Amino acid sequence: MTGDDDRATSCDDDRTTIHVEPDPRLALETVRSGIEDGALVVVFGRCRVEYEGRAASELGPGDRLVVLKPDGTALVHTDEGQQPVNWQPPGSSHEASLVEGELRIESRRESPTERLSIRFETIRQLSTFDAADGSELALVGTEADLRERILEEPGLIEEGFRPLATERDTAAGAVDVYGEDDRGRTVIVELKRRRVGPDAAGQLRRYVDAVERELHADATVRGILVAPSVTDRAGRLLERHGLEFVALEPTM
Amino acid sequence: MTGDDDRATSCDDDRTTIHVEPDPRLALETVRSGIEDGALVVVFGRCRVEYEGRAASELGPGDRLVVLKPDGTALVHTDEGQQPVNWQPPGSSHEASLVEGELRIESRRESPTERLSIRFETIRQLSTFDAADGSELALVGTEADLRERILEEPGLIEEGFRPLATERDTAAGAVDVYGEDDRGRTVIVELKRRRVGPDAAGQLRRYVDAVERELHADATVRGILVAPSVTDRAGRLLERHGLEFVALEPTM
DNA sequence: AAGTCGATATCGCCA
DNA sequence: TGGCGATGTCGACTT
Repeated sequence: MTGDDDRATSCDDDRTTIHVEPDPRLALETVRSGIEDGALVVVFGRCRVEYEGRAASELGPGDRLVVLKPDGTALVHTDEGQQPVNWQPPGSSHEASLVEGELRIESRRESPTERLSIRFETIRQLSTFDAADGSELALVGTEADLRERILEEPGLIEEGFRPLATERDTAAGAVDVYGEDDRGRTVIVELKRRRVGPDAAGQLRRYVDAVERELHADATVRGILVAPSVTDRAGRLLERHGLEFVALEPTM
Repeated sequence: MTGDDDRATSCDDDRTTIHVEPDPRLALETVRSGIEDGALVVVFGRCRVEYEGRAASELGPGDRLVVLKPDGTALVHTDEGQQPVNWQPPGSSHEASLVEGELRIESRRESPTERLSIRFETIRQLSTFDAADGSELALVGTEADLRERILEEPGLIEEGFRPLATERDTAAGAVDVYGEDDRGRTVIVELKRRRVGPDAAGQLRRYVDAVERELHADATVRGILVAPSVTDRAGRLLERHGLEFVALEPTM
């Protein structure tokens, strides 16, 4: 059973189950057991998919990879694209059944009510895995890293800038970095880890407006957008509203 | 070879290859062939992952499902979450190699330069699939559907509303629906398929500002946000800037 | 290639 | 649970 041309159809041990072209009855049993046991269930085959919930969709027949996770996630992947063509978020409940002799996998959740239904014409392969992942992702180069960089070296914003608070609350939301310049004027800093468009300029504008209303009307509030770069349109928006830009990247 | 307790280790036909706990050399050969042939490659095993590009990340050992797509997509899925813990977008180039006797899969792309490296301590299963998907997703309930609904029945916005253009260009971007009310005043409509926050109010505000500057200064420009509902803060933002809200949902 | 914005966005944090 | 904003957002469309 080790040759390249073998026609293996089944394998089952403590941690892994595999079936090649299983009949629907065996597939049903295996998927049900996998869901029950908290396994990662992976099915590849020709299927149709329906979704109804926040929106509604229909997907005709095609070969797809379906993944059911023990946390209630369901993914339907085609041979293209990073995003699944259909999915169900974590917290959903998966259920398998036979409909007209075909395997159907349904995943539901409430609030909002959503239903995903996958029906297999053919099953080329079905696997279940007992998966254990003890490691956490360590990511650098985020907006939080940019903030730390500025707090450690406030002069990167400008000579004499003094940070007073992070996530300072305003009527418009929490300001990334709140401080004052060398002349005692209030400074609102909005951080972006990458090149920004008009939305970020609008966000900074809302914060500055809110703080200006909050302080006495004659106070000068400066708004500084800190990002690697800005688009033309965002730059004009900043200029129009008296906001400033400082080019800076997150450390990595 | 059909019993549940069989110990199959290999299967290979025209459209599918499967190996259970393959040795690294066989795994290398299979992954390389799969990439070369434009197959969907699926690996489950204990691995470590490194990423460097727009940001940088490290992920320690754990059981994960790795998917390589023929369009250059790479996905690393843990047993939790809808999103992959690491990934590479479509257009990347996958490459397999042996490093210190272990299978390593690397995926790279340029512009921006990004590199994803996956190294397997153990491989529990390795499959390649010849996948064909002829169907397109048909989705309803999007913002485009909401726009169609309004164009067919403009009175949903208000009595006497007349749409004149969609995606009308302004200095601030394209307005969803541009029209006028029963008194001939310009109306800017911004559509959202779901409950909106401050960002959408800011977006509408930018469009109205731009059109007011574009038209003669004394022209009255109304801004209407159309969505199922608004948050408190967004509602206050609309009110403060003289913008209006109409509750409406996309059809499904 | 870059800009802009939608998305069944998802995710994490915090009230 | 809802609000809010970040994301290695992705993806589609336009310039």
